Amino acid sequence: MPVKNKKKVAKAPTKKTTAKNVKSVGSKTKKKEGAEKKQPKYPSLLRGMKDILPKDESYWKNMYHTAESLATSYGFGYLETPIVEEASLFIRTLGKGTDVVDKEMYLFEDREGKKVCLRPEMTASIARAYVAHGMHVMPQPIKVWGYGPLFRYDRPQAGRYRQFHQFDCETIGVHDPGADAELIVVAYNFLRDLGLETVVHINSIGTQEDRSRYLVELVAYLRSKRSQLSEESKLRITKNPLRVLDSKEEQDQAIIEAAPQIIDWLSDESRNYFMKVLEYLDELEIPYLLQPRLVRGLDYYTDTVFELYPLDEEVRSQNALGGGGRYNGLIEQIGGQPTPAAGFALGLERVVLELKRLEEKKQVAIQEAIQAGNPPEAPVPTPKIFFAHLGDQASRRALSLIEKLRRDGVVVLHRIGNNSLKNQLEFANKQQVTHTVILGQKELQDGSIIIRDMASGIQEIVDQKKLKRELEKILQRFTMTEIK
RNA sequence: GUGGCCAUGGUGAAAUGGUUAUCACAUCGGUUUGUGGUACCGAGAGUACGGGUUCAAUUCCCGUUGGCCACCCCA
Repeated sequence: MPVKNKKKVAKAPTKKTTAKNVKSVGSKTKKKEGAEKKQPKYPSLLRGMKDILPKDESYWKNMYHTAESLATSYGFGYLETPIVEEASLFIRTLGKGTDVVDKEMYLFEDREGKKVCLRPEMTASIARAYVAHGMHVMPQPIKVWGYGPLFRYDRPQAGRYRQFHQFDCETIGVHDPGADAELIVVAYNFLRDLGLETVVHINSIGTQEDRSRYLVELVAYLRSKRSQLSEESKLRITKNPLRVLDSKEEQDQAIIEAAPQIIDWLSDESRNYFMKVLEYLDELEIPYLLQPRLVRGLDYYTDTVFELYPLDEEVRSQNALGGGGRYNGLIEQIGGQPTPAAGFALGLERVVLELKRLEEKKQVAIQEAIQAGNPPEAPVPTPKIFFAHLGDQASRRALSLIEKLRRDGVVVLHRIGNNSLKNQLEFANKQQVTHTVILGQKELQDGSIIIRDMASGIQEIVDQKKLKRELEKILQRFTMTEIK
């Protein structure tokens, strides 16, 4: 109420001024004294940030549950690291030249002047935890999973936010193709369980030594073709030659095709290792695509690298649902024993995007089917019970009945406040309730209660004591038909 | 970091350099007493922010903020 009044008061004077004076004095002065500075209607969201609303609840819950049960069933333990870390952790591990470090970190000083940052990824934190807690003395490998928000101060775009979430798995302490394959399987199964068909793009970038030998060769090759390359690619020859292979420029394609491939420069060991990873994937029937030009943007990768893409989508760099690889040097780099490790991370916002795209496609298909005259069977509605109550006494009694039902695992909705029956039924209807329980004065007196089937409008009067059993029957009947 | 497009009630749209900014959906209330979906009536709610041009700006220009998209890079 007071809010309304304030607004009216604020509006009134402006009206008067417009009516009386002919705005000749100059509206600027009028504006300044009249309206007391307009503020934005509400504080806006920080750029690249996003609220996750109840309408998307099921996506996020499903993802978490899928991640949890999958990780658990593969023997990964939950590890949660802090969101704020010492900045140097990431600067050292991700590499100074990388964009993530150079321009995308949420970097600030804490109250004591310590340089800290919001984690831009999980792997380094998990590696830090591995070293800090002396996990190398535990039976190897250590398999852990993480889940939560990451921060990158990047320009927002489709499927890209400044705060985003990842599901992450790491296997630390074993150098074996089986570990790489298992990680890929978990990532793949996560997406499959959520209903997404994907392909794994995979490559091996060998050891640091393999790569430096290859780079010499690649740069020499690119230099020889320099004049034919796009401007962007010319720059990258010195900045990040591997990235030239990723160029989307038309004119670069032929040159890229003919460029030396890293696969040919791998040491025997790395090559054999990679072959074994692929053999595992064949055995497990994971669809994969050899991508000789796949390189990843973080410095710490060695040997296996992979990314997961939706099967039916045109491949673009930003619609990778996730990726990962082996990082044999990372643990040592942050001060641990030399320890082999591998992991992956999946971008959950991108997964949601993809799921929504799929959902939309399904809706279109349904619409088309209806147009064509063969509408699909209406889905069985999920049972949902609403409890309507009238009058103070009945409301009090209703509350305790509802409480009891909830304790017994029977979920019922109701509307808080003193509402008319009409009002409550309307509300129930909007919530797509299948049955409504009604308790008023009359029922209160004779110990009965009404159960209304919302679809048919048929009402049944039952004994209050039998309410729970009746409701359970309803819930069961529905689940039965669903199974059928 | 670079570039393009954009900003009107909660949502989706419309309109105009000049009295009261239109519509739909949604929300809330009503069409008497204890029965929803339909219908009818009504209410609340808006030109993102700041500046400039102009007699007059929601409309034109600039800046800020934010959104969408691409590049870069990544999830």
